[in-house]
Amino acid sequence: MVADWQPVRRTRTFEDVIAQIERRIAADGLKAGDRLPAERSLAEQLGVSRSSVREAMRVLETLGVVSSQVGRGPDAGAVLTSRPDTALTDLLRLHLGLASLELREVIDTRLMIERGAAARAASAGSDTTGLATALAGMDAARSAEEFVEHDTAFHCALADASGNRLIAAIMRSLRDSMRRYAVEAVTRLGDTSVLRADHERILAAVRAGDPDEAANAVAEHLAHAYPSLS
Amino acid sequence: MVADWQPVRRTRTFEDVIAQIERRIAADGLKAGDRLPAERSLAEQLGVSRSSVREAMRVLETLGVVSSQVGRGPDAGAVLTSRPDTALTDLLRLHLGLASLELREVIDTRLMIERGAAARAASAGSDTTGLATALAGMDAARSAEEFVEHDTAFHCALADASGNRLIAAIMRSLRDSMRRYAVEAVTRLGDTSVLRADHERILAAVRAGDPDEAANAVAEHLAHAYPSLS
DNA sequence: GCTTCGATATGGTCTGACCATACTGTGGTC
DNA sequence: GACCACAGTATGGTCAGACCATATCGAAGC
Repeated sequence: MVADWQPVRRTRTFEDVIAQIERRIAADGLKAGDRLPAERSLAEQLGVSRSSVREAMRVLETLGVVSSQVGRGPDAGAVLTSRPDTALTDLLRLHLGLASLELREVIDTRLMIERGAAARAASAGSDTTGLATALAGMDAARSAEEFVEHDTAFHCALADASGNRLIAAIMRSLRDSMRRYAVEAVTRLGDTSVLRADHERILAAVRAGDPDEAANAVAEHLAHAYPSLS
Repeated sequence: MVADWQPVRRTRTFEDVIAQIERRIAADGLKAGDRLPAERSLAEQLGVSRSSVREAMRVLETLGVVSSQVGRGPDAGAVLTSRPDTALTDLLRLHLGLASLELREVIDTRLMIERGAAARAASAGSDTTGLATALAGMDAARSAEEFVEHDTAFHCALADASGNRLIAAIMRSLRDSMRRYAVEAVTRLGDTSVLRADHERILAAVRAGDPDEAANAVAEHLAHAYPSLS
């Protein structure tokens, strides 16, 4: 007989609380904006201490699912939200700091995501005013930081234009977590005219509804911006 | 005069604790496997309560950066880890449940990631034994669940073969969070011979070192597996 | 040398208290 | 009636202190 014993899965109280909240969200069809019971009330209903409820809340907050507001009123308490991008940003930032991810990997991932996003945006014929606005911002920028700010806006707008919210969230997170390196890259490059031409080309391809050209334009743009990684 | 007032940034104690731990990780060059001080000790050193330290730990644990072990000894306490994939999985699962993301978006994202991963794997000439093993597992599968299990292994092995850990983590999370739907899709499809041929084609392309063919094979495979989403 | 069992350090949980915050409702004032 | 000042109150945020379960360590005993 004998057989491979499975280790006893110790489930901690707060994990149980999370699971119940999660089940409740699914069962009641709760949506972003809806309120969860107050911590004290939830603790009493679940028969656990408030500490455990609070730890569960911290986890859900970290995952970008709830947001806690102090005070009283309709907006106070734990409110369901939908911020996958902030959660992703924290995740990437920490793992970059821990060196469990390298910048090369992040940029490479971004390339894959953004090629697809550009292609989708082009074939969907999305609105391009956000892209144009960001482009103008880059022209007016007077420092590398400012330039990167609008550059980020450009690429996020491109992701938004893909119509895929997960893509958009991932793009925001990737950009946020590599902001510091982007400023370095722009500073090292000095002349931003090449990047400007790239952006123009991407915008034109999206406007023209040409997915392949859009994807290629993005790929070449990233190769220009981070030449050391090719 | 006046200008745009910034809202007062209420920083909660546990957020401060996180920031300090994060800074300490970077400053001391801590790596996965290293231990953090015990909760009580950390609370005393930082001049905060243990509850605040614990909430910080919950956040870091959620982000896949630390792992807590009870007991005593060298492995007990909070140990730095590197599990971005479990964190990503939780994130996606919750947001899918909250309907802030749709399945279509997840699959579309997966397509973009996996095309790139396949291309990288092909041009890197990576080891393909994992892919072959998973393929054999699919052939031996006697249920849709079992099939999907090995199918997941195949696609995760492909992502691993790309050599990009972020890609691999994202692929694992995407697959895990859509496991349920994958089983449905296979069941609906009935005949898996088409999928088998697709997998063979992907494997062959990777072995041949043909990035474009690998990417195309992946794209067509996903179109076969989820025809309703094309 | 080996086993046994207490000491101990660790995270996990609970209780109860207090604070800061922000809305709610009441009462007074004009 | 409209407005304002203020006490009331529900909320999350924080703390202190206790107890439990677990896993190792170490000394005592064989």
